[in-house]
Amino acid sequence: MSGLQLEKTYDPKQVEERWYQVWIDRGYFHASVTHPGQPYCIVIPPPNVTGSLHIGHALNNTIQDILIRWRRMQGRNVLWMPGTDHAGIATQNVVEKQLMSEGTTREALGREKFLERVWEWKAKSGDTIVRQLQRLGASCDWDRLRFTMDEGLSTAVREVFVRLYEDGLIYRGERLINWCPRCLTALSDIEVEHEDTRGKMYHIRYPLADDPDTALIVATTRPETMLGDTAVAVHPEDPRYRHLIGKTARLPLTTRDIPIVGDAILVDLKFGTGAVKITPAHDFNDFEAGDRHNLARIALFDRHARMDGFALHEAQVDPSLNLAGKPVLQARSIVVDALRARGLLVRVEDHKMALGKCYRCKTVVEPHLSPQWFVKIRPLAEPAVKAVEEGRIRLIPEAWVNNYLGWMRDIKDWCISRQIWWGHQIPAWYCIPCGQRAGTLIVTSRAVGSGETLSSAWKRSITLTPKAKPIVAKSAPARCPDCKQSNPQDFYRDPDVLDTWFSSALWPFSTLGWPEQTPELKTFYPTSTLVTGLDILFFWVARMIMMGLKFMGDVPFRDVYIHALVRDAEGQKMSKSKGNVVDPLHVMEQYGTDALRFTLASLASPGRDIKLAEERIEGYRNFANKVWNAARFILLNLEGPREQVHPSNRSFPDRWILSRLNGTIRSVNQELEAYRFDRAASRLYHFIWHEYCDWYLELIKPALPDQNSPEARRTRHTLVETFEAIQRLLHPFMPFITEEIWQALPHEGESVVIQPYPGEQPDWDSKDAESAFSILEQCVTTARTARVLLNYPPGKPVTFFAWVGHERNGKILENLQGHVAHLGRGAVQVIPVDRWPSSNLLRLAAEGLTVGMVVEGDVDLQKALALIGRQREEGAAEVQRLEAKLENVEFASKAPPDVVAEHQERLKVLQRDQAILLSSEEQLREIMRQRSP
RNA sequence: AGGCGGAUAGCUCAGUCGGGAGAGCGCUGCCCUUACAAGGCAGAGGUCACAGGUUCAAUCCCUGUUCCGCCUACCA
Repeated sequence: MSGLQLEKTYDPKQVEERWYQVWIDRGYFHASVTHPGQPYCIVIPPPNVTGSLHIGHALNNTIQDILIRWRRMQGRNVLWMPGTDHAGIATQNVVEKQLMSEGTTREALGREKFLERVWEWKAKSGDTIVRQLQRLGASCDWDRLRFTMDEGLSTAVREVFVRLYEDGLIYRGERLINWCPRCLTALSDIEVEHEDTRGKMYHIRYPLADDPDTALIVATTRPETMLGDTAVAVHPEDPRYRHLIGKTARLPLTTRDIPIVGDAILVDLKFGTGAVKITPAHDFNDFEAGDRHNLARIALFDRHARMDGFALHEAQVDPSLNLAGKPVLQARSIVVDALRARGLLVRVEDHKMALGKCYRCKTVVEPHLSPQWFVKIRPLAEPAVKAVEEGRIRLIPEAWVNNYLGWMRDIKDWCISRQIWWGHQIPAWYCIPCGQRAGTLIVTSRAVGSGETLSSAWKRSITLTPKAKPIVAKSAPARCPDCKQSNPQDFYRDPDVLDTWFSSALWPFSTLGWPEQTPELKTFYPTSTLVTGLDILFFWVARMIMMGLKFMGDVPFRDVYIHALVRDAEGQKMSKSKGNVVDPLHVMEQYGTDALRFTLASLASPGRDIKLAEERIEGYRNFANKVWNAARFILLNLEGPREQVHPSNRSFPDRWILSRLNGTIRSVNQELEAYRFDRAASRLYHFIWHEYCDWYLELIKPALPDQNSPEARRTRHTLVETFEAIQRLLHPFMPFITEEIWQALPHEGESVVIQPYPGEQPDWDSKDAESAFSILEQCVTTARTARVLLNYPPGKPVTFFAWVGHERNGKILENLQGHVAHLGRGAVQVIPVDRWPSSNLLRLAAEGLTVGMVVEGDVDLQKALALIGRQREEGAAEVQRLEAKLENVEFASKAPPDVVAEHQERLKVLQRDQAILLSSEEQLREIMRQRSP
């Protein structure tokens, strides 16, 4: 390809779009159930349908794509199932914001019209995220793109709901739940984020009803809820208070007397004042305590978390306080002021506490009493605990297992109903006549504008009480099982929708066609790996495991790879408000997709959050460029015949690089098996840059100019063989540049995407070549170092000689002479000798810089050190010999004394490393004397 | 409050067999050597958080301490 030969720097833009389109057009990403390979399936964590790609998506999907491309190249039958999530609250909030800017609300629009608007918005922006994933190179099977609210998945949702209900695992009831007063919906426990806040602790006097001079002191952080107290608890064994149990206290600011009860669970003897107020409608612990003592629940707030006038009246609150309609914080200060004015506020102290906030809009959540739908979770959680305990599901890194098990064992029922409109509406209906008869369903009617048909001229407004009896079915019931009425108008569908995570929990099988028994389901379930962030381990992963086991009778996936959170360079969580968001699209634009992918892979070490610094991305952009230029070099030198030779006839550089490549292939495959993307990436980086480019390409340069020499023909063959393999090896990490280069290289097949991934080649390993290389490297590096340290001019010839401990090393060095001379720059003479002393050396050294060194290429350093450690105590004579052996590099120089003096400091450093630079012939002789046996 | 993880070069981090302290980026010096200055070569820089212990030998294993992060639960 001519672009390769012309451009000095790699330009990702023109490459990326072109190849992605080709891959799509040729259907490389499409999975087929008839493919002969062993199935390998990943289901994507579905991004919000109206969202856009953030850096966490980029990491998550890069990792998945690396696994998918790698397995595809290994010949597995690969399916990467893509899809998007309807993201109930999040999406509804976005559309509501749009409405607000138009000066209207969803209530004004009505449910049906509002949903139309959301669908419109989904149609408009729904493919943004898909396009962005494609830009990232994600090789999903886009033909199978699913959406959590498409028809098939909705069927699955209804099926699951009905079956769980029939099994008694879904129930409706009035419980205290977390309520977001802004989103106006219930939230599940894990949808509440806790944030440390500085608050106040108020100590309040509750006088006894029959003895106003005696009072219990209760402490609370939420004095406004005291108006809903229905008891005060003390510990039954508390000598201070136990005699008060059974008496009553006068609830301040009201005309109500409340009982004093004994409760050992709620009251901690060692904490606080010893008396605790019980407010069952506004606190989770108090709710349970209220059940234990059969206490009434007084809910003070409406759904906007404002004081409800009717409730205040019921609670017999002093009307002069004017609390009706006041929001929480205002109500609090009114109550506190009133208490203070009446001398009932004992003291106020600072107190730090964790405030619960809505994970979508960060509004402070309010415990709220309301009828909701729940999943009875324990029967589902038990098998899910077992699956992980028994290793049928592996969490990687393993450290999360305890976290998972701990959470699952202590799991609470899952509140699945949401009072929003966007989502899967709960498949439950109520028979209006039955409900009215039983008083569990309240109907109010009001006239609507004229001009409408008679039947719709009255708009019914229906309120469901906690006791309302649902008819749960996959579709609207034809007749009521109780009263047998069959008028569709008389069935009222539960207006709530399901928690978004309910449909996500079914994702691994619903996307494969369940409840139909599709071939896809048979082929790809259980899926192979799930790649996900830690933040949704409980939201999503745990629930998929429960639902998969329940409805498929098998785990939904074998491995769960849990990756870290991406933070900014300072380790701060990225957020729009902080302005520290790294936009992956911007990064791809500036540095190229491959650079971003490689960066993320390199930083993905387990158990540690990723701090993303822009310099890192730049570094890997440079890496892409390095690969690009290596390709240019190779293509420029490919003219002429290529010849494959028997392994034993390969040149030294060829044998060496094949051996190193083989080691890299082995380790990259191993690291990918172990989900160590960071180590696979760094191994590739090091091999390609510092072995292949820095040494191999330099080593072979002299062999190329004479186009028809056997040496050139063999070298060209190895050049293509190795570089082509490198493209395949690197492809899962950097799909675009590798395809562009691979296409330009001599190759068979139509795309690197579907080429086999490199595997080990036993006959490429060469221990000899590797140890010869270490001698070569030692010589060349020593020569270069000496030159730099002595400011020896770059062009001027260097003479150096080597003392080799073994004859074999001498031979090796002799064979490497040409390479050493070439890489040492300038005219270099290599004179291997196997005996000290030799006066010839000194004559050779008469001109210019002379570097001497001891070469011990075959000393197994680690072994030697181990030996020294073991024997030092015993004072073995061998130790000294070994220590001497370790001094494997030395310098000798005939540099003028003034030069040496000038560099005294540096020389000391050299000596520390067991290298000695000599300034005179006498010193050289001295060393020789010491060294000779 | 409990649980988990982390502390190694200026920065970001590897170091999975207990024996060599490493990489990238940044920094310094020399080099535009015909693939690449987004480059090449060389170099400086570390009490492996602290204190004990086990061992011939500890960044690594054990105990404790300090600091940081996360998760879960919150005591009114």
